[in-house]
Amino acid sequence: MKKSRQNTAAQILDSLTNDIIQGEYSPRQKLHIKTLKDRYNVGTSPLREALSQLIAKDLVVSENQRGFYVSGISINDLTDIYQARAKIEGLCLEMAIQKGDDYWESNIIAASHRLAKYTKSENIDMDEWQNRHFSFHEALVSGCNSPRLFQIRQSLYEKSTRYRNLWLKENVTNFETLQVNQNEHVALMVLALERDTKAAQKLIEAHIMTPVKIIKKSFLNKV
Amino acid sequence: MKKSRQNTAAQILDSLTNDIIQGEYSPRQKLHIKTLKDRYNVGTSPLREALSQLIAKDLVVSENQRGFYVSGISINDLTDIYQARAKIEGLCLEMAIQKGDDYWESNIIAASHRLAKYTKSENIDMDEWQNRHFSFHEALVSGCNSPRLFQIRQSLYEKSTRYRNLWLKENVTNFETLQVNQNEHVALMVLALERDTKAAQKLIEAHIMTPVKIIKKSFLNKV
DNA sequence: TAATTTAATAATGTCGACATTTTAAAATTA
DNA sequence: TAATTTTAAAATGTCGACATTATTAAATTA
Repeated sequence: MKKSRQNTAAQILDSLTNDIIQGEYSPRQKLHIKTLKDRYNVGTSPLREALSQLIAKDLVVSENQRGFYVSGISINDLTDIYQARAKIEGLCLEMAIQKGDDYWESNIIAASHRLAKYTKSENIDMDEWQNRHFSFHEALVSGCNSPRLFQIRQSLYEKSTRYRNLWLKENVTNFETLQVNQNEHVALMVLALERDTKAAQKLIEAHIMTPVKIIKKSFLNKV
Repeated sequence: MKKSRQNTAAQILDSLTNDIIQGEYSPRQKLHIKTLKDRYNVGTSPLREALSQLIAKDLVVSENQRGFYVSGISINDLTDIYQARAKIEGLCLEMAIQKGDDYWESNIIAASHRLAKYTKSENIDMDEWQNRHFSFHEALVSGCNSPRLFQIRQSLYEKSTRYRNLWLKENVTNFETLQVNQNEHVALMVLALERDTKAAQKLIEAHIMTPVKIIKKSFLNKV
């Protein structure tokens, strides 16, 4: 068996991160050391090191002598995360528009085409759609050229993805939503290519906040 | 001896974070497990858990089987961090101006007064000055009401503080710089109280970028 | 019975030991 | 001597064990 170049802690970190974001664990769920050791086939040390990193990433919380828990969720936190993400995405887009060259433009056009084609297709696999959707937005902000902002963007994206998987799965799947969404994508592309920074920023912020409106409406209906 | 409410890993994390930010360790310096165990009087597990969190915070890097190192520094990274920080601070300030009430206003005035008085005083202790400086900027953005943006702000502030301690210590101490700085502080207060969001944002971004200009100039002179 | 105390069970956090790998030094070869 | 190989030393990452603390269940008391 070829030895992995990653150590056990790094591997387990990947698995745990994914499982939390995918919603395998419930918010506030207790993460028993013993159970996790069995599930991932690892010892105490690497497991606790991975959990330590998840604490720094705010996906896990811990209390002394009371162990580890998956981070809780709330409407306020959802709103805050999406709001922050919208603003950061706006910043990245602003910088990208300023610095974008011909390749940046063509990548946007290409990604937009792939997304548009798939959105119009018959049987939509949501995972594939998410891939193309993700790629399109990445194309928009690529060339923003700020590693730190990109890292922040990524970190907020992870957290919002967790909320999506926990709360929005059924809500964003319906055809109508997808269509409104798609109109915005085309508009975003046009504004980016026209280098209309202000308008593009405004739209991307609204675009990102869309799921928040949906989920809040859905919560109100339940009460 | 009363037992601390924090576990060993959390304590050691505080110490290590501080020591790295304060510049006790050099960039790219090897962090030997054995040495750290002796220095902080702890065992392997909590130490490695603390280091794991520092990895997630980008203050430490690690390579499998080659241990831990303090993160490196570069002009590009310095610029990126300060740039990102400037933008984030601008966002926080924008939100604070939108939501700020009478207490927010009065806190700014109070913090501004304390900073102005101390800046004009005879023997300036830089630590005390940093405290008052920090408080003033915090007063400006307090009430921004976004925990996530604040957290990002804090994280970037930490990293920029490390650069300041490593590179800028002597540069920002001189009287002239402090004076220019102080004019901007007054201007920031006025713009905030006038609720001139755009102008305040523009100024805070320039204000935060000041040290970058200084350090870049100083580097050019050396070559 | 309800509330409190005590006992038993389970889980956490820390330590030292050990196998594996890297690094440094010594020995060999060309 | 310079380059390569071999040997020795040091350091890392992982494991299981153990003391301490929290949690649950049983027993006691009012």
